[in-house]
Amino acid sequence: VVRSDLGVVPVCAGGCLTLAGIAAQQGPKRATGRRGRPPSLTHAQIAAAALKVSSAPDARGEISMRALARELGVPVMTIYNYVPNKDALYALVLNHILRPVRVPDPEEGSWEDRMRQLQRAARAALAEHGAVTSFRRGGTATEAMRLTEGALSILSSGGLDPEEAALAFASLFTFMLGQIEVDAMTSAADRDSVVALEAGTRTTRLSRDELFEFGFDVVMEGLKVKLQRKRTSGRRARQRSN
Amino acid sequence: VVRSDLGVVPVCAGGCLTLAGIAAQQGPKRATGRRGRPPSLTHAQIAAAALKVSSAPDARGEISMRALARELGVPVMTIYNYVPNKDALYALVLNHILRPVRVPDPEEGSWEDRMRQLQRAARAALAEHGAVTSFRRGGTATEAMRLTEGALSILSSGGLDPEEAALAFASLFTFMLGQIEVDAMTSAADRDSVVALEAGTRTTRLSRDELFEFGFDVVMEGLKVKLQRKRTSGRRARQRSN
DNA sequence: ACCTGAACACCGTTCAAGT
DNA sequence: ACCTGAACACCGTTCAAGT
Repeated sequence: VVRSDLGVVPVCAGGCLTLAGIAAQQGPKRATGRRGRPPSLTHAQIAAAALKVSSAPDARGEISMRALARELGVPVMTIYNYVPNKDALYALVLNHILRPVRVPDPEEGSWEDRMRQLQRAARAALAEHGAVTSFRRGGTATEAMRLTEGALSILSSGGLDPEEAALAFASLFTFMLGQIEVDAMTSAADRDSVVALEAGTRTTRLSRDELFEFGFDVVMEGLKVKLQRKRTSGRRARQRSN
Repeated sequence: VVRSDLGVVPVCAGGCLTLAGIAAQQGPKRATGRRGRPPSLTHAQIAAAALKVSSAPDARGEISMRALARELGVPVMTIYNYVPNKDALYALVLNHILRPVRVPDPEEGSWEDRMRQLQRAARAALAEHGAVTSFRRGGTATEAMRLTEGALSILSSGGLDPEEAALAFASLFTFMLGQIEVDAMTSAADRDSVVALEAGTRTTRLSRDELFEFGFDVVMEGLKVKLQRKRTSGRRARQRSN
């Protein structure tokens, strides 16, 4: 496992936290308490029900506490025993979606390949649940942090210094965010194609997946060019100062 | 003015429309009617009030009909004389924001420069009003369509064929969408920096603006590489078939 | 400890009635 | 033609009371 001691503090989904200071903290947190009535719901149950609610035809990817309670067959206020408010509910859902996404190990290919695998897996996990809007509201989900750290360690293993890694991560992250938005927009409209071409007689369509693969290549190739340029200009500056 | 006869049908903010089939249709549409009580509100007034409401500390960039009515000093139902529902309100606001954004003329620089100007202006206009969430709900705003057409004509004037232009547009659009999301996330949190680096002793910060400029370069350079590669592989394929 | 009914302060939108 | 009050079916969350 690559150690990530970049010390980079990325803002990934709204919070500003040092990566070091993040504890696991998942599941009902009174697991050690052992006293009182045992919980009747699991986080997994809640997340599954929430995803079902959010994908209802007229929900627009949103989750209402009351609809969630209905789905769970439980009074509304019961949910507040598991989650302090709606933002935390969105974070719970986001964590549930992202938990199965694996960060590839170093022996699984070049750093470019591993980065592509990671991004592809993360996007697939999010896109599977269509129009979930959990990102702006989800706050700083711990699973998102885990993937961020994974991405940074991949970039680090590719020989990027902390500043380069931060630039690269930010660009990849921004593109990913846009892709997720595109996914949500097109899945909300029940279409698969992002762009349709009508050149002369034939019509070509670009699907969301094709856009993702192409776009990932674009960002990756662009990064190589920009970082290469940054390095040579840095070297030149150093030569001048000698 | 460059004519855009690409025939490309981009999906820009949720709708799937042929660009040709879009009429201007703005302002109160009964401008020719002349009978009955004259309207007491203008679209500009409504948009301005909506933006004020959306930037209230606890609004999270959202607009409520009732808060908007309060701001306008008018009963709630009056708004429905100007807008059929909330989605249309968001579209009205989005149009208001995007209307001042100019598509650069061909003599204003290389196509790369003009594309950067266009993207920069669009992002600035959107970022100015911080956390407006109008994109997923705004549907197909006509001003967004105008800018899309402008972007396509710039790409076309750069010598890109329709398929290339569609790929390029989709990549640029996706990145822009992500950037807007980043802007909204960071402005909601009242921070300016997207990434903070703590390498050894000194801390470097990457602002949203810096991320935008860097990211635009990345996508642009990556596009050049990818399109170049596509062309040579296409030529090779043609040579093989001869 | 975990559960939950009632209540409060909100929503968007329909519908019928006003001028 | 434009305006609007009342009503309907929703929200998230607090608070006090249950076991």
